[in-house]
Amino acid sequence: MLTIGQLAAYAGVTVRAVRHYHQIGLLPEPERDPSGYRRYAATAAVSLIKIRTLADAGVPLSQISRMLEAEASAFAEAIRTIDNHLRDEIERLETSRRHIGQLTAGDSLALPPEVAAYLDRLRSIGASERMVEAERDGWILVAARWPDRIVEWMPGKVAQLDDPQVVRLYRVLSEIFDGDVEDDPRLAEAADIMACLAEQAHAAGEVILGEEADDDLPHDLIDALAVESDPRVERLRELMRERGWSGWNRMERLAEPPA
Amino acid sequence: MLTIGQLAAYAGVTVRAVRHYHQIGLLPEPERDPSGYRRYAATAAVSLIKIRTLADAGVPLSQISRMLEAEASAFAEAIRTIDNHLRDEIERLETSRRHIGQLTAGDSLALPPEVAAYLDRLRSIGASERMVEAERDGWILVAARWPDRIVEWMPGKVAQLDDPQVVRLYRVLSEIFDGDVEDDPRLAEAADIMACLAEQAHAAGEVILGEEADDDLPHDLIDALAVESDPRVERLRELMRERGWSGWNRMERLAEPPA
DNA sequence: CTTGACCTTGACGCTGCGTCAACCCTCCAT
DNA sequence: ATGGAGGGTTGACGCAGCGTCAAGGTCAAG
Repeated sequence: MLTIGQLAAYAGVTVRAVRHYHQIGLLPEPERDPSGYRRYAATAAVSLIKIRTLADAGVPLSQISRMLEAEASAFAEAIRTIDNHLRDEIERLETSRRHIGQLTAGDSLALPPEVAAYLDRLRSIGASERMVEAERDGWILVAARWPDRIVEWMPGKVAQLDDPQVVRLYRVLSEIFDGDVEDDPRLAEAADIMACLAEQAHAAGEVILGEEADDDLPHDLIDALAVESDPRVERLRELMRERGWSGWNRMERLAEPPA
Repeated sequence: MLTIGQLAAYAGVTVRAVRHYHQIGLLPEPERDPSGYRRYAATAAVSLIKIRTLADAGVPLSQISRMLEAEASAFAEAIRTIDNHLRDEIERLETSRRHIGQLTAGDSLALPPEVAAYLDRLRSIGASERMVEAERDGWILVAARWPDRIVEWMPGKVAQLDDPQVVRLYRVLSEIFDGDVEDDPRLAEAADIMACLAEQAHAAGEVILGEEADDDLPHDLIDALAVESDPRVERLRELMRERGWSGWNRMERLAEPPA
């Protein structure tokens, strides 16, 4: 006959845990000896260890009690579910490990090389330093949130720069934002190009839009970053609305052209 | 400028979590707009994602705030510590996975093959079915608690059965417990053999005793199991005490022989 | 003007115990 | 027999990290 302390030691748990399991009805209360002490048979150790094995696997105690009352087939099924959870959890921790590694790699200075290459490419087609910095800030945000998927996206972005229209757009925007003229006439040209690009994208990729709501977040994020208090940005949005498009990075056709 | 909901969505956390981080001072409160809404700059998303990355790695929030205030070197050091924790945690989950697998393999019927072989060996040297069952129950307990280490112990147990004295002991004990005589004279013979074995073990393995307190638990466990209300067991303990030994499975020499 | 989707603060709930407090039992050495 | 160490007993509060009402105020769209 075991005391609660011995039982706990054998099972490798604390006395408090055993009492807790009694309280919630997970482990049946044993007989008491004349002085009121709980007295356990050795089989209680097996039950207790079974409980701990499941609890260590991350199974909530409430579910453990249901499992112990279940039949063998249901129990085996539950075990399989738990095993899958464990597998997922291990995978989660492994990606988490990779992510914290990137965290130390220089706060936010060290962007993935793919992004750095993209920024270099931007510079080489004539984008201003200011423009490149703005892009970099945006990609830092994106890289922070989707460190794994960003690699998938860069090839597309780099490919876009083969389009002469896109190159022209970046140059015009660079000129606009490098000066300090608020109502630059080139804003209209930029808006024209953007509308044209939006038109093309709209015609080609209607299907692509239907992917996932998740995929829209990056664009919204860049949107929000861009609108950081510059009247020229506001003016550009206005010009786009005139041309029948709302949004900034991810355009949407407006219902009908404003009067 | 982002609302709290947008920020939360971008960072992949809940609104409640963001407010919680404000409450505990982990994330600085932003300016409010005229209506009292919190308004975030895009950089807040980076801070928030950094926090989540660490929190997902299992770092307590209180420690995260200290980390964010720390210098680069201390930060990098902390990251390394976290990485180690993650590695350990992954390993823990992997062993946990193995253990729950064993749980489903037939409750407690499927002992490790090494133990099954040992029990067969016991049977073949003439131990009674009842004796073998008692041993099996004991090893079920041990296997539940130390599923990995039990494999290390079995070879020693099997080797013991090569000792003719041990074989004799098992046979005598089998005879004693197979009948229902309470004061079997063969109890004395059993006690003699056990005392002799204890003497040998004491002489040979004094050093081994100094291993770890942890290693004593299995023996204590078997002890506790054995003393499950049989007067013959009590009698045997008494006879052993007379011969200067206490305990059952793991013997200790008493200070001086009782009068 | 309403409706629905946001935002605000405040407060309680949840898990799985750790950690007092205040007291009782048992055993061992003196 | 006596005292102290080292068990045991119940009861209660504390902790992290939010989830989840409650009871409102705000904003954009129809």
